[in-house]
Amino acid sequence: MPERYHDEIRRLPLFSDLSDESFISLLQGAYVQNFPPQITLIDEGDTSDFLYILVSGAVEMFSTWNGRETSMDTIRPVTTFILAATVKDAVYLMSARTVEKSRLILLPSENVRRIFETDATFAKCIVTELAQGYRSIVKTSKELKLRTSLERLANYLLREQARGGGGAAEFDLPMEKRRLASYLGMAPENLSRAFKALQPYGVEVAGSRITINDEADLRAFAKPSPLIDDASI
Amino acid sequence: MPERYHDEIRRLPLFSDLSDESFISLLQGAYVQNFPPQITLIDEGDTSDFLYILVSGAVEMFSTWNGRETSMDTIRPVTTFILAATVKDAVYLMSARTVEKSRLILLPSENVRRIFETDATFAKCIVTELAQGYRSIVKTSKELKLRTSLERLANYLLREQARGGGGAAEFDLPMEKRRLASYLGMAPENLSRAFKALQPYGVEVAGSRITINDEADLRAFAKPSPLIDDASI
DNA sequence: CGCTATGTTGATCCATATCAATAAGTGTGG
DNA sequence: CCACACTTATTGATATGGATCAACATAGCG
Repeated sequence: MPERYHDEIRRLPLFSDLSDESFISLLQGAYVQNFPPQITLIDEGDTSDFLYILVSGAVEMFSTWNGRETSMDTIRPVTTFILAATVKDAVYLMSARTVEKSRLILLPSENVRRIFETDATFAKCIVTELAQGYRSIVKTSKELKLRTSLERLANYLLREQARGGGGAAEFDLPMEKRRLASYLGMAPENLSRAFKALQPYGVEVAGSRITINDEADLRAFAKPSPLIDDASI
Repeated sequence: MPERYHDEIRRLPLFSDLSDESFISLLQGAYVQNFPPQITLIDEGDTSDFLYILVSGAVEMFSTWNGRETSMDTIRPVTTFILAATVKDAVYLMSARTVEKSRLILLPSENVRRIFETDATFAKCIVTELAQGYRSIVKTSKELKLRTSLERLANYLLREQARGGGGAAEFDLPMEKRRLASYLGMAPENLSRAFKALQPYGVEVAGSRITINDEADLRAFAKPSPLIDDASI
């Protein structure tokens, strides 16, 4: 694996506290690979052979059952994914595909489990990462069960405005609307109508460009809660 | 804390590999407490002061937003809960209440974090526990998004038959129907109707007593998948 | 420039929630 | 141990959120 990636991986919270020795050992047999869009990286049910690190591009986590499919999450650089399956040496519960041209690092799961066994620091970092992931999906579950699809969209827009839009009134949706619909648990047609239904609250849509004219008004409708919408807790 | 509980706690996967020294240290300031039914143990949003271990009884994890409430999980002995909040020293994302007379052990979160920092074995056990919890809620999320309420009920019955019923055709629901409805993400009235809708597949209901007359038939409808329904992976 | 996938809009259908009334449990105190 | 009160469960009627189907518009992309 090219040296130029070392620093980037090193900077991830999961690896930052690792000893040099463990870090080198972890990278044995790792490799970097580029993928075009729409390539399936992981099929749910397969055994966990690699821990993935997304270096550039975007990856969608999704699941299927009985001919239906739902988008579970969209991964942005630089992030690891499917850590839980790796440390448990269990099958993947979600599938993954690239949504755009992406560069990924593949760490042999075997390495991760070996270093995890021998390096206490690494174990602690994994705990932090897993706890974060756990709490993140708890919030998603709460949102799914407690909010209507319109409320989910309104809160999503507020979160995305803060996260990707830097708080500005205008920002771009970071994914296709059909995938956003699936992520929010609704049909694509419904998302179109939901956007219209938010017009009275000052939401304007032009393609993927969103304008929130009156954030206070939208917040009054969305009623965001830190215990669902705050990514940092 | 009475010595008689030591063995029971020790037997939990989370603590079984702990050194005696760490274990003693962990129990400093811990105490055992009995609670009547319907007592709120945890309010979501509060800071994590204790790691809870349920010794007997049952505890419901639930969440609220905007005047609505949903049941997230029901904890059965002997299990710890809210581990993620404890290790992250973060606020609780879910509330907890007893559903029946329950006995709990309260371990100061401070202890858990201290031992976690110093005892590599404990860190590894926490990883396993968190990874398990993470995968468990991923399955729940998949089920919520991919299945209708009738399908969720059918699969729930099959899981419960295997788990609590030991595979027998007859078994008792382990909770009130209103709570089951909330857990499955439906209104109580809908659960009643859903039970009726499963009659053609051989499901009989008498109070909390469930009889599955033709498991193959019910399975053909429910289409259980290990990637959603198998608790052991 | 035209093909194909995505997005929008309208019409309709279906699943599920809500409202209302009754029935059945469950627990409590006399 | 029974009677009352209160909660939970069921059933029916209705409303509604959201899905589906179909037609069309639009936008990417080769």
